[in-house]
Amino acid sequence: MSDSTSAAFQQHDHTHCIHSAMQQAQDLCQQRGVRLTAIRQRALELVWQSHKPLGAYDLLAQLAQEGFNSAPPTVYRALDFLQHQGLIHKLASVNAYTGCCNPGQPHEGHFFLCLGCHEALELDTSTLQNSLQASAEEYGFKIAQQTIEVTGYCAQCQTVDANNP
Amino acid sequence: MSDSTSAAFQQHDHTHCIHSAMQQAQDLCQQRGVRLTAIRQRALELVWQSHKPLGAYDLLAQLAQEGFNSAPPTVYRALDFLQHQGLIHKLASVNAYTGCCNPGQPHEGHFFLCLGCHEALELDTSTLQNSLQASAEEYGFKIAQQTIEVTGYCAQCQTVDANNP
DNA sequence: CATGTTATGTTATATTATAACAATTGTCAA
DNA sequence: TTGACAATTGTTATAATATAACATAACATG
Repeated sequence: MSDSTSAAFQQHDHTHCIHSAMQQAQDLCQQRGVRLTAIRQRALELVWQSHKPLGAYDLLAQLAQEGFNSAPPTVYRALDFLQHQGLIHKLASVNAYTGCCNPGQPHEGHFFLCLGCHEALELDTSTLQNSLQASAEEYGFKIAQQTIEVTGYCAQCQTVDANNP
Repeated sequence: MSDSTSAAFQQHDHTHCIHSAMQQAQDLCQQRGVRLTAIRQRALELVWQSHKPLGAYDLLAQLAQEGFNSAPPTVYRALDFLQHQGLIHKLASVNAYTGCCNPGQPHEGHFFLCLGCHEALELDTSTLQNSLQASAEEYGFKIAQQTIEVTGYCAQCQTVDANNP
């Protein structure tokens, strides 16, 4: 797993996350023969600004500030493209988007979402995957897509909350 | 687990699901000293019409047909109440609501959602719960709420799809 | 029955997302 | 290099989901 995955809830050099994500995105798009156009690239960078999931209209506002065309369809198209390429995940429970930490190998996003700092931690939990798969087989269910979003409080925010009750 | 839980993807007497759900709802509300008013009761019945999650505005339309006041706030208030009482779950990935199969004991909803018949199967998977809990502890994360919605195809729809490709 | 609380009614609006069609840009073979 | 097709972006409008804010009504209880 990439460094950025385990970093979300911790102090870390986030410029490294961004740089690494953009580099991977460029490589993957080139390999696949798809175009990481200016607006798609900038959208991805903005989603990667932090580990806090970004809403479509927040993204729109930021793109607008930078002079990009930013009507809703523009933004949703960029987000769709990035999702299809596995570069970002949509978090349905909060209607927001977050950078994928491991776009190289296709996978489903499993997340812890902190209610304090609003950061998203992408898990890489084969045990969770296995549990789900076992349940699916029990029911003869064929899994297509997974939405696994668990809210709560990260270690840091539990401490903060204890101090500011 | 109640009968209705395992029944979702199977032929079953659905009137039994509905009747059982309404009875439990009445009992629980009485125990808790909260009021299952006419509109809340009818909203719950309508959500329980089938195992297909129901959208807020679909519910609104049905309530309107029956002469209930049905401006959006009315419907969302009823849904909020039912959620707080654990009588229904919201499925964030499809913006719809489904009856809870086991409202007696508070729990998080874990669902398989069939892309063919659109039914929702509520799981009762302690193994999944345990996997999540283990991950959470690893990161020092304190779980508050879970959104676990896995789409795919139920056994029946896999067969149907094979016949109608 | 007066009073506070809970629930509902009502109007307006916020937030999230897509449809439909036009214009532009990129690609690649002839 | 140009013409034609495909992919991308622009533009306008609107759909779908959800909440804010305040008024009225129903209920519970001293």
